[in-house]
Amino acid sequence: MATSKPSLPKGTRDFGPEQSAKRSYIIETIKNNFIKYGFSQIETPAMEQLSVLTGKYGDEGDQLLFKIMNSGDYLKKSDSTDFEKGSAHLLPKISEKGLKYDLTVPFARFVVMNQNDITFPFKRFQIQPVWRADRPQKGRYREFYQCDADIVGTDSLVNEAELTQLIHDVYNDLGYKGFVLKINHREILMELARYAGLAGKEMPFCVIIDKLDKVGQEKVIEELLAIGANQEKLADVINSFSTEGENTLKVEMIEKVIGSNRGTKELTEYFDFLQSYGTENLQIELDFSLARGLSYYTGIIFEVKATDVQIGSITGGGRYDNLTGVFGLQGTSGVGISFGLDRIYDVLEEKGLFPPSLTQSSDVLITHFDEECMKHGLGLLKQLRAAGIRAEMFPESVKMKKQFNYADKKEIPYVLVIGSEEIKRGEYSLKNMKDGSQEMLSIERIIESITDQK
RNA sequence: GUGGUUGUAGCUCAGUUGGUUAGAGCGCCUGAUUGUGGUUCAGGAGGUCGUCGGUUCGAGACCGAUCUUCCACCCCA
Repeated sequence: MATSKPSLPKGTRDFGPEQSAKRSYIIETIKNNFIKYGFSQIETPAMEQLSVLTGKYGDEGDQLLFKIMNSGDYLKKSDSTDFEKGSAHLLPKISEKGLKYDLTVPFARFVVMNQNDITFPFKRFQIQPVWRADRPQKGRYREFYQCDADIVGTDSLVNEAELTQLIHDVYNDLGYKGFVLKINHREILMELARYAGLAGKEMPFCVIIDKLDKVGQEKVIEELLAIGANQEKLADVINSFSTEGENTLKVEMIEKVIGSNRGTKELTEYFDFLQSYGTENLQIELDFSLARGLSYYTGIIFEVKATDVQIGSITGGGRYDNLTGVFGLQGTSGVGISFGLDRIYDVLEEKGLFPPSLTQSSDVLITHFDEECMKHGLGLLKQLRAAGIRAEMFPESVKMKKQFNYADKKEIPYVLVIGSEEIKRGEYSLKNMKDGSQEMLSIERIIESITDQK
């Protein structure tokens, strides 16, 4: 077989020991909080039936799905006429599976398939990779991890309040403060669209509105007029976006424009729950222009944006009233959030917020001069590990310099040296790699010494 | 998916209008130091110039395709 330069598929990455340790740190932080709030972990396959995935994320989303070709002779279900009719006709004949695009839709499938075993309300969390055939950029990968927590089987807005608190706990634990948590209600967007004379065009309205902070007011107004918005009414809508002040006041303001509705009622109730938490330090910004893309959201929606790093949204979520409906289970409402592990990593890295020395290394390295000393070392390894000390031995009797160099590179704080003299005395040289000091100690004293320093 | 951008040693990068044998710093290896790393000194290894094709007497440089990187759309974690 001809040799070739190895390479990775576009938008995928390897993670070395240091990166993996940092990723684990974020995952553990999020996971601990999920557990603290009463969520239970589940996992679903990397691949789903294409029929489960397609049509759930809009036309754009379908385009971004990674399809898996059928196994074996993948052309056997198709003929040349399928090929001539184009890719849309050919696709279902050669591909029946796809890589999952997010964790919410597979979760909805899970709920429907396991509805008889699940006790509602069901609180689950899930930390797994997802795949999107997007053009990669900074903070945008084709394979990335989502950390989701959802509650299904309850309409209570207490859940929204809980998730809000959870978001703050996670970022507090990670030591990141440069974020803003924005919220809105899908129903308010719908009402605003109708008010502006865009009944039936609510979704295009959302897409345009969502770009407000990016392209500016004038461009948004221009685009909305182009799809048929009423100029005067639109001015009221745009003005409502720039309302300043307390979130509860903003709700009152918007009610003056579009009247009381499900959105304003729910937001009022939600803010009331937050108040009852007794914590006043939550930074939440009600932003009527926040739209969020995923088409299945119907109630309150969340988005966490990094303000001091150019990376966009690092956490998103919201309520979906009827997600399981498409799989035949009606009337099951859910609300959830999704933390973007890879983007959070990029933020913590850029802001220098990772704790020092996350990489796991041994506490002590055993070095030796020859085969006999090495064998002797195996017994010591066992004793060290039994005492809870992370210990490893250099596996070859090479020059001391090389063995010490290894300890230095791996930042192992202690080196234990075994020579014939040491074996005779039953004491070993223990060198502290940080200050360079060294003394002869029995294995018991060595264990004490290292344990004290840990 | 549309438009642009990037690729030279393990890493960060030089490389003149196309012209002999493609360089530097850091890292790596060896020795000074045959029982000791991180400092110092001396020496050494390492490159199909992303890949394939084309133009040319001659290509790292020019042209085309392709892969990859980053960016703007689109969309999103």
